[in-house]
Amino acid sequence: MSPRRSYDQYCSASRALDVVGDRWTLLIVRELLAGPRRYTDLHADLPGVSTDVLASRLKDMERDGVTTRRRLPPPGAAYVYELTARGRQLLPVIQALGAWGEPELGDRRPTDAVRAHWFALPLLRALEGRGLVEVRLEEGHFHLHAGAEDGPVYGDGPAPREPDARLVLDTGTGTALARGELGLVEAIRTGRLTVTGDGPLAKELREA
Amino acid sequence: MSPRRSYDQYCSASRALDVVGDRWTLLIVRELLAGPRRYTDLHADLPGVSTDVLASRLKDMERDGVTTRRRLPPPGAAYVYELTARGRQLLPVIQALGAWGEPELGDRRPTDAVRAHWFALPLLRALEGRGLVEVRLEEGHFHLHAGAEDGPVYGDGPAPREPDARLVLDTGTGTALARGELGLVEAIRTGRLTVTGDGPLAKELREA
DNA sequence: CGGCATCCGTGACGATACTG
DNA sequence: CAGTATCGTCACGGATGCCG
Repeated sequence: MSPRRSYDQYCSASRALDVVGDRWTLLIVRELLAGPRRYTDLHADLPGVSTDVLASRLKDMERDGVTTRRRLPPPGAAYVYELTARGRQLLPVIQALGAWGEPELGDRRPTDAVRAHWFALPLLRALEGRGLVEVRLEEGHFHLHAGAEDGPVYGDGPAPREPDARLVLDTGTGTALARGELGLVEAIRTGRLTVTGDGPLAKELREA
Repeated sequence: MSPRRSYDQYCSASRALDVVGDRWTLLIVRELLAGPRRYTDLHADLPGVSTDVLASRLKDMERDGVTTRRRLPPPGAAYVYELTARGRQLLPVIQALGAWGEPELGDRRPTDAVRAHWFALPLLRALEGRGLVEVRLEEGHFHLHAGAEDGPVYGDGPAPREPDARLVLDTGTGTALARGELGLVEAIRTGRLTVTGDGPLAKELREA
């Protein structure tokens, strides 16, 4: 276990970077915002990270109170990594980075990996934490716990209970939203994004 | 010039990290939020950064549109580095990191460097962008352009014009504010932070 | 097969010295 | 003052092996 490298500056931003400033760390946090993940899943959704770096980061993050390691109950016993409450508080950092990075996104390069739940971040920002929403894309579907105080912030697959609204959109629309070229209300109004459900949130979105 | 290393993920947060995720980059941004700086000043206020890494980062940041390099008019001709508008938009990223890092700050370690203008970040957050404020600490004084759309976000030395309020506090109070143990209104109410000036902002702060 | 640990080549980093 | 040059070290990325 390497003693943590520090910038040695009495400044809270540099202290944050001491903990989450290493390569891959914040992307691991982004993955774990989708809920508990096994080592192999993390490795599969983070192309390019080497096995030893991933293992080392997960150890460091556990030591620093950002993640915990837990054994799943049998059947299917395995270790999963998940964010602590402190780790989930990194969401605003990821969101600020994501907002700033929108103009850098541009067109998808052939070398770029894509995962369906990466579209959760821009949608989460657009929804500003107003309930449980299920989202369907060609790449797969996921759900958003917008405004959840505990537990995962979003997750793969269908919502764990009846969602407050369901969104259906195609990849082009998801990309335009991610790039900030299209707003949520504009996407709904032009029919590129369909809202179903009869809860108050679904109605509010359709009327917006 | 090295071709930029990328995570190659179609996600705006990872694109942001492609640009500002390298070691030292965001701390250079934090320094430049205080206004134009010469190479030597940056090197002096970032203890531990090596000269070649600093030079390399400044080149990369200029290439990526985060900073510009400008020659000061004589006398005192020298090159200064400053943030572009795009670079200044990184303030929310620094603020989110700073907010998250507050619990990590703890007591000052003997190896920690301190600079007066690093106290600008927590104060800027507390003031929420409500005018031009001059701050005096034992370590030195600086000013905040809270809510400035163009130009530096804060700066060393006195305010360039008559400020909307002046704050005087000691190091312990500044540290408590930076650690999040003390709120701005609480600091004012307990007399640990003195507000002078007769503008509306100064009055509002005294009455809060 | 999932979850690492080990090894190795390459590149990034940090310290010092040196130059226009 | 503003970097470039050099060099040792460490972090990273890729591959492979081990062990439950």
